[in-house]
Amino acid sequence: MDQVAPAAPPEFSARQNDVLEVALRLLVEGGDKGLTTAGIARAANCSKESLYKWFGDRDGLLAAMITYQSSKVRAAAGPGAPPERAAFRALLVTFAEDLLTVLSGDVSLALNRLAIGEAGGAEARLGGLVLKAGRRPIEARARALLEAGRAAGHVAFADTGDAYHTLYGLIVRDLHVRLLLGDRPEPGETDRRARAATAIDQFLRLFGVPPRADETKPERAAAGQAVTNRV
Amino acid sequence: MDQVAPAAPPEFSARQNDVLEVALRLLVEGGDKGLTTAGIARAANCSKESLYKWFGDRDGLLAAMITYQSSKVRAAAGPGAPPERAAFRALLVTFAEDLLTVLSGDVSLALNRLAIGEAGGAEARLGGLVLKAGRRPIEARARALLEAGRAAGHVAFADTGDAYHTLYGLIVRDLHVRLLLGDRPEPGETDRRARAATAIDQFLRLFGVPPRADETKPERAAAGQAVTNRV
DNA sequence: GGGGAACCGTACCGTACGGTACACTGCTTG
DNA sequence: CAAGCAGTGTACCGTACGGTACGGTTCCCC
Repeated sequence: MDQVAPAAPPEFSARQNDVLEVALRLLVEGGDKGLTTAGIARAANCSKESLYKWFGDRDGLLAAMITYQSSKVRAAAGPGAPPERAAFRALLVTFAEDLLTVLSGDVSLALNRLAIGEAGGAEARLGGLVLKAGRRPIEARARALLEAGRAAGHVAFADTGDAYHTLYGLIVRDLHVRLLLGDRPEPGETDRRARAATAIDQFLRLFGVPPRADETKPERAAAGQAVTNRV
Repeated sequence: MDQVAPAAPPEFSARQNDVLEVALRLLVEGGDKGLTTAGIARAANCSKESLYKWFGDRDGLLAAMITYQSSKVRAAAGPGAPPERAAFRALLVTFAEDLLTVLSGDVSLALNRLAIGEAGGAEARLGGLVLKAGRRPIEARARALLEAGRAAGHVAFADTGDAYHTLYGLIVRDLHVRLLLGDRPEPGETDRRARAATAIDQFLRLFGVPPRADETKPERAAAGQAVTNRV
C-alpha cells in the first residue's frame, strides 16, 4: 500500500539465492541462534563482507529470506470460469490441503518462529513482512475462490473476510500454533487430505447453499437459510 | 508424566513473585532482547546472584515466568450438574470469550512469542512448558464442558478431542497467530462477546443436536444427524 | 595483456550478555 | 549481643556475535 512500484520487488542473483537457501537451511536446523552471519558465510562459501554488501545488515538478510521463500510458494491462480458445484468443493479441499502443507513446512515454521520472536520488541518489521508476503497471497487466493463460489450460488455469506477467517479456523484449528511451539502433530492430523476434506465439509455445512432444481439460475442464492452472520 | 509428586509444583515466595512480575513487565515491554538478567535485577532491586540462586539460570527464570503466569489464569471449574440447554450454550460462549481474552493478553502474547522463538533450536523446553502449563488446562476445561453437553444430549460427536479442536478453530481462527506476528486485530475482532457468540452458534450448527419433545430422555442422543466425523 | 570490479577468507573491533565472585547490610535467632 | 543467614550492589570474566577492514584471487571487459 505504501509501495510505489511493487511490480519489481528486490530480486536476487542466482548466487544470492544460493546464499539465501543456505541461510534457510541453517535457520531450520538451528533456529534463531543458529543463524549467525559468520555461520552463513562459512556454510555458503561466501564472505561476511558480501553478505553486508548484498543485504545491508542482519535484518535485511532475514527480510530477504522471507521474501525469497514466499516467492517460491506462489499460490496458484484463481479459477477462471465460475466453477461447477463439485469442482468448487474440490478447489476448496485443494486449498485446504495446500494451506496445511505450507503451514506445516519446516521452512515456513522456522521463518514464522523467527518473525514472531522478533515481534515483541520495538520494531516488528519481520512480522509485518511475513503477514504481507506470506499470508496475504494465500488469503487473496481463498477470497477469490470464495467469491467465485458465491457468484455461482454454491455458498452464501455477507462478508468475504469473515467467511475466509472461519474457513481458515476450520482448516488450521490450533495446529499451527502448536507446531510453532514445538509440539508434534497428533496421529489424526498427519493425513492432510482427510483433514482438509473434513474441514471443507464443515465449512459447507455452515455456508453452503443447498443445490436447487434449476441450477442454471443461481442469481438470488444469497438468501439461503445457511447464513445468519449476526452483527 | 515424569514427575513423581506433581501436587506441589515449585511455588515461589512473595519476593520471588514480585521479581517474576517485574520480569513479565520487562518482557512485555521489550520482548526477548529486553529481558536481560541485569535488567531484571536492576528493575526489581535485587541482585543477579539472587536470580541465579532462585531460578538456576536464565532458562529457569523463563520457565518460572511461564508457570507463574499460568497459575494466575486458573480456569474455572467444570460444570457440576449436567447443564440445561441454554445454560450449556452460555457456558460455551463464556469459554469462548475467556479464551479470546486470554490469548489476546499482553503477557500471554509475550510469553508465547518467547517460547516460540526458542522452539526452533535444539531444546524446545519452553514451548512444551507453555503447551502443558498454559494450554492443557484450557483444553481440559473445554473437554469437560463438551462431554457434559454430550451427556445431556445437547451435542453429539465421536471424538472429544476432535470436537475441541474444531471449537478452538471456530473461536480463535487466525487471530492468535496474527497477533503473535504483531498484527492489529481487525475492527470486527475487538468485540469478543459477539465473536464468541458467533463462534458458538457455528459450533452448535455443526455439532448440536436439535432439542427433542421429550427433553427428559437424552440417552441415545448421540445418533443425531449432526455429525459425520468421517475417518 | 592490463585494469578493475566483484568476491573470498580471515583477522579484527566493540559491545552486550550470561554467569560468578565478593564485600557490605540488615534482619532473625539463640 | 553475637552469630549467621539472606540479600543487595557492583565489579569482573569469558564468550559470542554483528559489523568492518584488508589482502589475495578470479574473472570480465576494454
